[in-house]
This record gives sequence, C-alpha cells and structure tokens, in this order.
Amino acid sequence: MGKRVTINDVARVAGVSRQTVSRALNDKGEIDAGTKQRVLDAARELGYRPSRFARGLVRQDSTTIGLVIPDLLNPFFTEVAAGALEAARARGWHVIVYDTADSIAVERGTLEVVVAQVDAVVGYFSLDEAELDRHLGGMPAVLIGRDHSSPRFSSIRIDGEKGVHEAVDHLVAAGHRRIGMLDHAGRAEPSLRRDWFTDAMDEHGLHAPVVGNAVQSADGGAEALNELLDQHPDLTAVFTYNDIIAMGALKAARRLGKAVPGDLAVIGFDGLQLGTVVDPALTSVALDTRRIGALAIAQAGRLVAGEPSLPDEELLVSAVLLVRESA
Amino acid sequence: MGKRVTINDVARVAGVSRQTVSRALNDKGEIDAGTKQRVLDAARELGYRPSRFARGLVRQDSTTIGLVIPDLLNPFFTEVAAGALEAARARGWHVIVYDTADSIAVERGTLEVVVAQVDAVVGYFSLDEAELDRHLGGMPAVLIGRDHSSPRFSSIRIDGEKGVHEAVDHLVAAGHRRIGMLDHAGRAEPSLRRDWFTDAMDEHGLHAPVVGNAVQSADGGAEALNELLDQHPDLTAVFTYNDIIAMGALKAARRLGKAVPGDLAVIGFDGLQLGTVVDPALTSVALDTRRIGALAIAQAGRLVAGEPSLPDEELLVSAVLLVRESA
DNA sequence: CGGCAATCCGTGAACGCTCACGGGAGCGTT
DNA sequence: AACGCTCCCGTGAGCGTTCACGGATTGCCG
Repeated sequence: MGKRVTINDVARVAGVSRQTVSRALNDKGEIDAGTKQRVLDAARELGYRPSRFARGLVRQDSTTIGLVIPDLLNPFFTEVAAGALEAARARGWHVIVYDTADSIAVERGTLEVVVAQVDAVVGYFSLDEAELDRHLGGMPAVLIGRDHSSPRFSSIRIDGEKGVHEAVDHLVAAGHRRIGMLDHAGRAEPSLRRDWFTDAMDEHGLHAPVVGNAVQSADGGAEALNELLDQHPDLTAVFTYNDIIAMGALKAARRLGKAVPGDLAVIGFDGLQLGTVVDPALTSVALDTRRIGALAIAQAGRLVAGEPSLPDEELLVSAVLLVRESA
Repeated sequence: MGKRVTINDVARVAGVSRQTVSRALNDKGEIDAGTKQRVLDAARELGYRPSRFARGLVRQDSTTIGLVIPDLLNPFFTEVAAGALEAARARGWHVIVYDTADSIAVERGTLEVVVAQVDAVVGYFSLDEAELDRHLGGMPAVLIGRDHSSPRFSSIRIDGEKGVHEAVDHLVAAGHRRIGMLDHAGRAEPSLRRDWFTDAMDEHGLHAPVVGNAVQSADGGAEALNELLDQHPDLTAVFTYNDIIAMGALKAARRLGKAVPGDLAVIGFDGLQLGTVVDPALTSVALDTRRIGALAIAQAGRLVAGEPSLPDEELLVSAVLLVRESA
C-alpha cells in the first residue's frame, strides 16, 4: 500500500509551506482566503487526513478513557455505559468500550491492549488488584462496584443496604411475612445483597429462605422461582438478586397461575428502565445507573488531570426502593 | 501540573539511554536482565507511562474505529454495538462509542470531534451525505441501515421484506384476516417496514389499517394499540414497527383483557433477545443484530486497509420470522 | 595471543504535526 | 522619506517514541 499522505505532500501540491496548510485546516487566522481554498482543494484531492497521533503528540489535550464491562448486553451495564458516555461527551472526552464477555481470559487480553490506547481505565474487573496493577502499570483506574485496598486504585462504591431495607419494610408493611430470595449463583464470593436482605429480615424477626439460581438470565430466574416455590409453597413475596432474574420470576409466577402482586409480590434489584416493559411493572431496589457511569468518568478525569480525587462520600451510590407495580 | 514523565527521564534515573528503556519496556531482547529490572523499577517509581501518541506515530499499527449510535439504551442499538465490539476485539481493534442522544445537534458535534480520533467511522447517521462528507473529510465511513448515493460511502443494507412477508403469511395461515400495524411516527421519511407490510397484505388481498405512534417506547406502543383497537375493534393481529413498541402493545392488550395470542396476535420487528423476558415471548421479524455490527466493522477495516470492499451481497442483512409465543 | 562471535548498549534519524518566532509586502501616517 | 502597522507566509524547533545502525565489551576458540 502506498505511503501516507502527509501535510508536506499537501503543501507541495498547493505550493505553500506546511504551516500554511496547518493554518488552513485548523481555521486559524493569518491566511489569505484564496490560498486557504487552494490548500483545502489540494488536501481533498490528495485524500489527506491528518495523523491523529502526530496531532495528539504536539497538543496535549484530548482525553480518552477505556470503559471495561463484562457484558454490554446486560441492561444494567448498558445503562452504566450510557451514563459514562454521556458524561464523557459533556466533557469532550472519548470512550473506548471493551466488552470482556464475562471471561477472565478476555479481561486479561483487554488490559494488555488498553494501556496503549487510553489515559485512564474505568469499569468492572474481576482480576485481583495485584494483577490489575501489573497489567495497568500505573494508569489511573476506577473500579466500579468493588472496593480497593491499594491506594493506587479508586472505587465507585455501591450501597444497597438502605434500599433493601426499604424493600423489606415495604413488603412487611403490606402484610408479607414469608419472604424468599432468589440469589445469584456461580460466583465464589457471597452476595452482599443477600446479606443486606437477611439483615433486614432479621430486623423484623423473620426468617429468609433462599435459593441460588445458576444462570444470570430470565430463564434462570423463572427456574429458580419454581424451585423456591416448590420448597416453600407458602411464600407470598420474593426479593431477587437483580431485575433480570425478577423478570424471569414474574413470568414463572404467571405460569403458575399466581397473580402479581396479589398472590406473590416481586421486588428486583437495579431499577432498570426495562422494568417498565413487563407487566406488572417491576418494583425494584433502584440504583442510579447513569450516575454510576458519570461518577466513574468524573473520577477518572480528575485522576488523569492530577486533580484531587472526589471525596469518598461522593463516590458512593446508594440504592432506594422504586415502587412500581409488582410489590 | 508538572510536566509529563518521558522516556528520557526514566533513562536518566536508570542511568541508561532511551533506547535501553524502550527495550526493557517492550520486552525486546538485547538487554541484560539486571539493567532491565533497574529500568523497570525506575519507570515504576517515576510513574512513567509511554505516550500513546508518540508510540502510535512511529509504529503505524493499531486501528480504532468510531461507532456512532443514536441511543445506546435502545436495545436494538445495544445489540448492534455488542456485535461490533466483538468483531473489533477479534481483530485487536478499538472502538470508540458515541451516543448521539437522538439529536442532530449532538451528531454534528460528534462528527466534529470524531475525525481527529479514529481511522474510520461506522454507525447510524441522520445527516445527509453532503454534510457527512463535509464533516468527515475523506474518512472511511460505513452507514448502517441506510443506502448511499455517493460512492464515497459504504452501507450495510437491511432487507426486511422477506421477513415481513413471512410474518403476514404466518398470521394468515393462522386464520387472521384483520391485521393492523403500529408504525413509528416522528420521522419524516416513510417507514420501509410499513411498505413491506402493506405489500404483503396486498398479496393476500387484505387491507391494512395503520396508526402511527409518537414515542418510540413501550408506553408509546401501549397507547398506540389502545388507539388502534379503538378505531378497529375487530383486529385480531398487529404487526409493529419494532419490538419495543410490540412489548408496549403486549402490555396494553393484557390490560384490555385480551389474551395473546388467543384474542390478539402480536408480531414485532428486530428479534431482540429481550423479547424472551416478556410473557408471552415475542414473535418477531428478526434481524441478526450482532452480524450487522460485525459486518460494519469488517467493512470499515477493509476500507482503512485499502483493501477492496466486501461484495454488495455480503453487505446485506436479511430478516427472517422468529416464531416465539405471541403469534 | 589474535581473532571473531555474542551480548549489550548508545546515537542519529524519522514519524507527522503544531508552536513560537521572524520576515517580507503593502499601505498609510507623520 | 522614514517609520509603523497589518496581513501573510515560511523556518527552526520540539512533542515522545521506535528503528536502523554502529560501537564497546566480554568470552571462547584456535
């Protein structure tokens, strides 16, 4: 393939110097309208496009941030990503999105290449801090929904405790006593949401039957609800690990002939917009997903600029109960 | 803020030359293990991170592609984006995602900045070709779901004709005769999907009542269905502009006490994965969204590499009827 | 002990662009 | 006529990195 067309080529064809070409292309002043047009024509004719590297090298502006998410198709991450994109756009920053396909191997590969492309990295990681640090080699990083122990990292923390308590309070106030939970399975670490739930139940002196469901999908939720109801037919309400699972549960409940929320109340977690398309609309412990994304971007921005980090309490996103129809 | 830490700083601290630093950092050979470690330590201590611009300038690899979508929260675009990300990852390319928030103004702003950041651009645009070309200034561009007239552009074409015909055939075979459509509104140009639908109806000698719905959302779909059924209470089936609207219609139907598909069959368009979380699962004229994204990336890659474009018939994505439960 | 690899390291150049500066025309002013 | 100003335009330098060399040192063999 032929060599790249450079600013010098354009200059030669237009019969001017590179600086004049630069002036014409960047709408700087100090240039005659005639020559400017001549340069523009020459550039177009040669198919000239400035090298973003050369340009970026000399003027140090333009930040681009890497956003790493496990699965863009998961609506929760989609919303976070949307929030991040919006925040970045408002600042004139660019976001390179990496989908790690829920795979550690892909995450490693991503980290390998991301360092050479961005100024900071933000997102959901499953590698431990040591390995992250090794791959990232000093690049600012913001972990979402996960605490850090090394001061080298920064985190957006998620607090669902209050929201989950509100959810249980809401159920209890509506007369529910036998409330189950559909937790996720598959991951090693215990689910915080489950802890919050049992805590909240304890506060009301209630016992909480729980069953984990394998796949993180609507079908998984449906299956798990069937299983749970099989073992505990007297349940009148369920709280789920997230909205996707809750939607599956909704579907399963209908199939069992149970009215929601009449026979069975359902409360999800995440507060996805999607919760409004199902019937009944999903009541959920809602996270401000856009804000999560926006905060991550904001914090990343401060880190690259060398500004002080946002105060800890600002880096926290709390969940609140969003009452719709299913409970 | 302090000046950037360069390779020369590291070299000075480690007591070697820049080239040796470069060798250490890039795992090239021709370096003593001891000095390599010394360099690495110095780099870490100084917080050195190589400039991606300088690096990109000298070695000409690394492609990054701009993906422009109107609304990442729209599940259809999410799926396309996911397909694009996956295809890019497989090639080791990077994707900067821009969400134009369904706004022409934002689209303009995006195009303004995107040229300086990527090697090619791909996505959904609403500006006309002349303006696109003016902003893009020679950068390779792949338009999705939209034909081009200038040879300067490239397109991924969507053909839903066959799929829509299948849908109508399916309905007619099930005994339906009075079939309505929920089109979108708001956009100026007529919807192709509507043309395909009326064509298919014509083939069966049927008339097609249609009502446009303002907002592209589940609520919009619900409202529009109510309206449509108000005017045509005898309808036994509806085809909708897309799955989101169909889901709203599903909800509205249930509220009206109509069983789906018993009293009213519903067929959407897009074939979103999301269609499985509603009850009944949505029957839909399905597009292979991942493939759309992947094709766009593939084509963009050929354009930047100066390789010949993919053949026209490869750049076409055809819809097929995906029968689930709602019809 | 001379010679010759092998190993390790440093120096100029180049990548393509913008910034800071300087300078030549052309015109008006004193 | 000298000066100064405005309007254009060009030249050197530098951004931070890698590539292609070439040079120095060491070890080994004949």
